[in-house]
Amino acid sequence: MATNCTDYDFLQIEPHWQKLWSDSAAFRTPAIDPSKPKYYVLDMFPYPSGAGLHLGHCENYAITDILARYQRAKGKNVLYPIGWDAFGLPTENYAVKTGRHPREVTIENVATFRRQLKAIGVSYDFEREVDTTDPRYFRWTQWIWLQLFKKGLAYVEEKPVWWCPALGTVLANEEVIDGVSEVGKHPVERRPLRQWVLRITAYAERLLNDLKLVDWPDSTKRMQEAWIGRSEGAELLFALENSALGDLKVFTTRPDTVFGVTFMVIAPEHPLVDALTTPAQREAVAAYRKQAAAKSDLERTDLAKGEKTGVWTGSFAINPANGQKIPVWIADYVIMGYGTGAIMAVPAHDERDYAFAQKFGIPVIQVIEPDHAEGRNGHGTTKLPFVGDGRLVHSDGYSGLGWEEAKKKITADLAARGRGQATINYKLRDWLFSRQRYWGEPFPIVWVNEADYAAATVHAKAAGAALPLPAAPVTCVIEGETRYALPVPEASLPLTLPEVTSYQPTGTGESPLAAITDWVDVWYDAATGHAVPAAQARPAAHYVRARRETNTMPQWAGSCWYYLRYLDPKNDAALAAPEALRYWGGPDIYVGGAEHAVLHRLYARFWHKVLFDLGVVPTPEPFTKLFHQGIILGEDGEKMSKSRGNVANPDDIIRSHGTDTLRLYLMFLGPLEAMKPWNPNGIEGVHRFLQKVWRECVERDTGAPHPKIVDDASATPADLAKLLHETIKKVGDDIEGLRYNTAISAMMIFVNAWQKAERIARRDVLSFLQILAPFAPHLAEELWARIGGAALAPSVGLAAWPAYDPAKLVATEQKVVVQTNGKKRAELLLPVGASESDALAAAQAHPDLVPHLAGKVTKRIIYVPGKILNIVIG
RNA sequence: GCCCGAGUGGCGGAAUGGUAGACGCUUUCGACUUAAAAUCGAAUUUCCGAAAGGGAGUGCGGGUUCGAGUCCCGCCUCGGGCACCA
Repeated sequence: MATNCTDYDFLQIEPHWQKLWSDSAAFRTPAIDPSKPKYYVLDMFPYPSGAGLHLGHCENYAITDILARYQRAKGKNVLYPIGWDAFGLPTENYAVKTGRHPREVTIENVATFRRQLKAIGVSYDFEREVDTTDPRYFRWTQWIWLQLFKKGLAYVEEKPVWWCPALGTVLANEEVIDGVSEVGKHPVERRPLRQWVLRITAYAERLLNDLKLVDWPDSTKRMQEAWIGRSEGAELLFALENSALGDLKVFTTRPDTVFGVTFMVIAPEHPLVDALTTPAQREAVAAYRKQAAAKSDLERTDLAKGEKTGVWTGSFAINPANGQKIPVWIADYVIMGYGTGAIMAVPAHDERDYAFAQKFGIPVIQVIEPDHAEGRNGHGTTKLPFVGDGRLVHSDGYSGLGWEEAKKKITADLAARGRGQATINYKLRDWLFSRQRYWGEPFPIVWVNEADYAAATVHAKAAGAALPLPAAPVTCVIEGETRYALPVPEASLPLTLPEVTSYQPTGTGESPLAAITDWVDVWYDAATGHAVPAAQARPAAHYVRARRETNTMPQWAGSCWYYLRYLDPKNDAALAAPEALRYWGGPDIYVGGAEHAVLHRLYARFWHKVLFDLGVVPTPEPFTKLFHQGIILGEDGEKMSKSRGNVANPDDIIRSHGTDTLRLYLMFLGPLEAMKPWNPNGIEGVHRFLQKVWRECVERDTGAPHPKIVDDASATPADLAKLLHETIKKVGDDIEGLRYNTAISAMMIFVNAWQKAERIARRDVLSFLQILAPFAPHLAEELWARIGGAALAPSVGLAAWPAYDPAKLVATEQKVVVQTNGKKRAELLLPVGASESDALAAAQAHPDLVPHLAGKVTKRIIYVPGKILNIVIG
C-alpha cells in the first residue's frame, strides 16, 4: 500500500498514510478489556480560535502522539482523545464584531483545527471528540453544577467584581492582569453585581493535602500550595469600648505577640465601620472610604510598596490579654476578603504595622526578644520591626517563654476565657462562577418568589420529578423582591441557549440573554422544566411565574471535567458509564502548558472531588501525573505574537519539509519542558536525517528496497547490531522519561553507522523503523511497507515494540580513562572485568603515561572498572 | 520583597560525582561534478606550538572530594509564580 514515489516525497507520502489511517479508523480506541493494561494520554484540549494551530499546539500534540503510538506498540489499550474547549470570549467577541452566530464560528474553527491536526499526523481517536458547546456535552456540565447546587456548594452574592467598560462585561480576577483586562488590555473598575459563587473553600484542606497523592512537577505543587495559602493561627475577640457593639474578631498567626498590640485595623469595607465611627471622625472616614474604593488593584499593589494610609474611627477596643484600651483604625492594607477583615496590629513585630505606626505616631512595644545576634543592633538593642523567632518579654505571665510555646499557651488561655480559638485560614477564595455573557452554559435554575418556590416543589414532588434541591434554598434579591433559585429537573437537561440576534453586551452588566424577554420571563412547570413566554396565557395552574438566570457559566466549567467525558463521550444516560470510569480511570499522563498550573487544575480537582464524594468517580484525584511542555519562543527569543511578527506557521513547514520533519524537529530542539527559541535553520538537520533513512532503505531511481538490505539475519555487522540494541533500549527509556531529544540523537547515531555498513539484515531495518515510527510515523509506515514489514504486521504501528537483547549489549572490552591527579592522560582498552593490578600494569606501560609517572611517588590508586583509573602521585 | 527554575562553544543543546561539548546547526577545507545543488570525507571551545604535545575552560567567589557542569556555602544575571494574606 506504499506510494510509488522514488525519492522522499513527503507531500505525497504524508497525505497518503493520513487518508489510510483515517479510512481504516486505525486509531479507534479499543474496547474495554480488563485483561489488558490501559494507557490514557490526555492533552490540554484546545480553544478553537480562528487563528488555527500554532507551533505550541504542535509541540504539545507531538509529545503525546509519540507516547500514544509507543504505548500501543507496547501492547497497551490506549485512549488518546481530543476535543474542543469552545465556549468563551474570543468567539463571542468575533460574533459581536461580525454579527455571525458564535456556533457557526465555532463549527468553522473546529473544522480548521481538525483538518490541521490530521495534517500533523496525530493519532487521535476523532470518533471521541467532545465539544463543550454541544448540548449533549454541556447537559452534563449543567448536571454536575446541579449536584454542586444540591450540596450547598453554589450560592449567590452581590460581589464587587471587576467590571470592564470597554468589553462591557465582568471579568474574573484571573482575567485582570496588572489592573487591565487580560483580553484587550482595557482598564477595569470595581462594581457590585449579583454573581454565582462556588464554595471551593470548603475543599481547601483536601485540595492541599491530596497534592501528596499526585506526581506533578514540584513547582506546580508549590504554586497550588501557595494559592491555597494555608496558615495556622488564632481568632481573638477584642471587646469594643462601646459594649453595645460587641466584639471585634481578628485573625492572627502571632497570638504570642498579643501584649504588643498598640492599635487595631479594620478594612474599609468592614461591616462595623459605620458603627465604630464617632461623629467627630465621620467626615474623615467617609473621605477615606471613598478614596480606598476608587483605587484599582494596580494602584493598591503599587502603594503596597510605598506609604501606608488610614484613618482613625474614633473608637477603642480592649486587649483581652491585658485590658489595655487601644484605638481602632481603618486602613486599606487590611483586606476584607481574608481572615476576618480586621487585625490586631503589633508594630514591633510586623513590618506593615510598623510602617503604619511610624506614619501615624502610634507607640511601638517590643514583646519578643531575639535569641540570636542577627536581630540586634550594634549596641545590643533589638532592630525593630523584628519578625524572627525569640522569647517573650513584657508579657505578664508569659515572659521568658519561647514564641512557639507562647502561641499555644496564650491561645489556649484566651480560649478558656471565651476570648478566642485556634483556627486555620486560607488565602483561597470562593470561586466567582458567573459571566455576563451569551456564549456559555446557561445555569439550570429559574428564579421564583417564595410562595411559588413552595408550590413548585410540592407540585414537582407530586408529579414524581426529583428536583436537586439544596437543604437551604438559595435566594437573592431582584428588583426589591426576594427570589428563590429553583433547579430544573435533571431529566429536562440540557437547558440550551436561546437564539439571539445581537451578541452585543447590554452594557448594564447583564448578559445579552437578559434582553430576550420571551426566554427570560416565563410560565414555568417545575416538574418538567417546560416553559412558555410570560406574555402568553398561563398554560395551567401548576405553571409559576419564573425568571431565568441570565448569567452564564465561565469557560472553566466545560474544561473542568472533559477528561471524564472522553471515557464515554456518547452516553446520554450518564456523564460516563461506571465500567468506563473504572477501566480507564484518570489519565496516565496529562500534558499541557504551565499557564494552567493553578486555576484550571485546581478547579478540575475541586469538581472531581465533589464527584468522588457523590460516588460518581472512583478516584480522589483526576490527574495523577502532569507534564508541562515549554513554550516555543520566536526566533528573536521573545514570545511569538502577531504584533512582533515572529510567528512561525506550522502549515508552511509542513509544505516545505513535511510534518514528520516538523514533529521530529520540535522534539529535537531541546528538553521538552524547557522554554526554547524556534530556529528555522536547524530544521534542515532533521530533514536530512529522514532523507538519509530513506536513502538507506530505498534504491535511487527504482524505488525498490535498497540492495544492502538482505534476509540473512546475521548480515548485520556485530558492532552495528550491538548499536541497534543499545538504540532500541535508549529510545524506549527516553520515550518513557520524556527525553525525546536524546532519543532522536541516538537514532541519528545509529543511522550514521548503518550508512557505513555494507549489509544489514531486513529484520534489523524493520526494528529501526519501529522505533522511528512514533516520531516520524508517515515515513516509517511507508518504508515498513516497502521493506516487507507486512510479513510481520500490516502497519508499523501494529507491530510489537522490538525487544532489545541484553546479551547484545554486553561488551568484551571496555575503555578505561587513565588520569594522574584527576587529569586525563591516556585511554586503555581493557577486557571487561580487568582487575586493578591489570589496569595499573597496563597504564604504567602506556607510553603517554611514562613521562608523567617518572620519578613520582604513587600515593593512591582509584579504580572504577570500565570507567576510570586515577593515579594520585606526589 | 517572598517562593521556584535556569546560566555549558558562533547557535540549539549532551553529559548515573568519573574522557566536558554527544547529536544537530553554522562556518571552512577536500572528494564527486563542465559547474552548481545534493551527497560523501575532514576540521570547527580557547591559548601556546610548525608539529608532537601542553595549559586554561561549564555566570562569579569560596568549599567538600582522588576527581565537581553535577554536591555544599555566599553572590550576580535571566526566566516563571506570588505579592499589604495579618
